Amino acid sequence: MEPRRIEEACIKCKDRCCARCFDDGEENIFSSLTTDELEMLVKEKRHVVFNAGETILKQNTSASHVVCIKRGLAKIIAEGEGDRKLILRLVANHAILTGGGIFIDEIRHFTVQAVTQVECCFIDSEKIYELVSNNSRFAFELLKLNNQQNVQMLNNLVGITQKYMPGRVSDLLLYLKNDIFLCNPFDTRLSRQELADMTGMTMESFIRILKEFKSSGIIAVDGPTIHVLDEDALHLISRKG
Amino acid sequence: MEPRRIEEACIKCKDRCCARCFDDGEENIFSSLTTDELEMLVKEKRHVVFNAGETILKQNTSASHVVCIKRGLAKIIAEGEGDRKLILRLVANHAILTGGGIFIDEIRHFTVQAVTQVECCFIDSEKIYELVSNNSRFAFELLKLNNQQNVQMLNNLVGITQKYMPGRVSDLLLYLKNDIFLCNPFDTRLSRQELADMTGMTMESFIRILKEFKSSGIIAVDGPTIHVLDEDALHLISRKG
DNA sequence: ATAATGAATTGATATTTGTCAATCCTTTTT
DNA sequence: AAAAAGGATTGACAAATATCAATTCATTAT
Repeated sequence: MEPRRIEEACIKCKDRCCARCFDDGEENIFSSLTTDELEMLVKEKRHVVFNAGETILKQNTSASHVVCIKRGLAKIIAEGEGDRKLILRLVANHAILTGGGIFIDEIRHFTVQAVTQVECCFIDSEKIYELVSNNSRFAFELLKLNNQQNVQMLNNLVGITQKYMPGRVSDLLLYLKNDIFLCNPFDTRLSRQELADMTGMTMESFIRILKEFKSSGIIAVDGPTIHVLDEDALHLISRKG
Repeated sequence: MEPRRIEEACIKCKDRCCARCFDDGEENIFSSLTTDELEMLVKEKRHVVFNAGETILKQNTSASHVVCIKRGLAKIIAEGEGDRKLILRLVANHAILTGGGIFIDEIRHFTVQAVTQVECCFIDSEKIYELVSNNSRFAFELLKLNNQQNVQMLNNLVGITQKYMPGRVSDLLLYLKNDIFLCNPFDTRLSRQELADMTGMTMESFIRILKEFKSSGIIAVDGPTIHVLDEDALHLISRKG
């Protein structure tokens, strides 16, 4: 396999180098690219900054780009009929927003919105197709990524379908702590409504469950900051339903 | 591109020829394979027949094979805690059961069970990896397949989360009519319990909705056979809620 | 500092959905 | 034909969840 450190290829942005974004120790699907391929991506991509609240990708628009999150937090929203919405998951550093129609109908099937300021790169889908054609390792990585999302969504589906509200809130808290923020008192930066939208319940119901957890000593809450005090209890509640 | 009719490669089964299964006019991901590659698959695969009710793949077992449905109807089940289960979708002729952990943890994330007698082929995952490595068109097709499943599951998730029971039953009926059986009075071959499990509701609730639809003249029901009389009404109910 | 805005919380109530038990069919077995 | 078995249906009721309105709280604007 070819070497793939390409600091020198980075012409567009000096400080926060794209090559480093694609290649900063974190394993991601771009690890499978050759120097030339990475260079091609770096040259072609567009680097964009979104402020909190801005829409990065909009459901039902045409999906001509793959977006790579470099810094910040964003939420993936499935918009339903009326103003109903479901937040599917959060994405942070190094997330790659593919899936959702890229390879089939070229239509976005979800909206992506910045929670904090988000720095990201837009890559033309054509480039991705090209890489899939030329680099089987990349294709493999992409398949892996797709599969992961698939499995996550499946678990989500099962959870939301089969669990009562306390179980769903437990799952959400565990997800936030262990998959997204990776630290214990964590600042969600999300409103109660948004948190509720991740569990498929109303804000009021969500708040009530949170209150119960609080008075049971399972968590401590201070505004958008949540401190998990008894993770085992959450696991237990998650399992029970 | 190479020609890909390979009747002569078919040594294992004379009558229902595997090559024909992979290459009988229906477009599927194997259309992208070369003659040699198809031959390789045909040689290596195992051909198995399951009777109605038998488990084809079991959730949480190791996922070392991709299964290709040749004939019959099967259901994909996500098993939750306790004896809760959700039927994700049905699969019929020419369906390819990939996804669900093949490329990531090598674990099945769902169970597949035969509804009618099912004739299918087991293909070693290694062979699939090999094809992905060597044939970018195949990789592309596989990505497409994965994406489709992803989008379908997303729609499912949104529907089950955001719609009331009548909307979900409408969606199910439309799915059965237009995506699975492709004819109008259709015989589901599924019990009420199984139909309910596709909508994430209890059997009793499902029956009640079905009864309402029947008395509204939207459908006619005779045991497992359902006749959609007013598809527009179903679409309307699906949208409303 | 005060008013105004919007989110968070709480309470009362309505709606949706599930549970449990009884009964009705239909099919199979005897 | 009678009995038994199991799925389908119905009804009464309970539990889960949503809705609506009121109130509190924190933050921004005046």
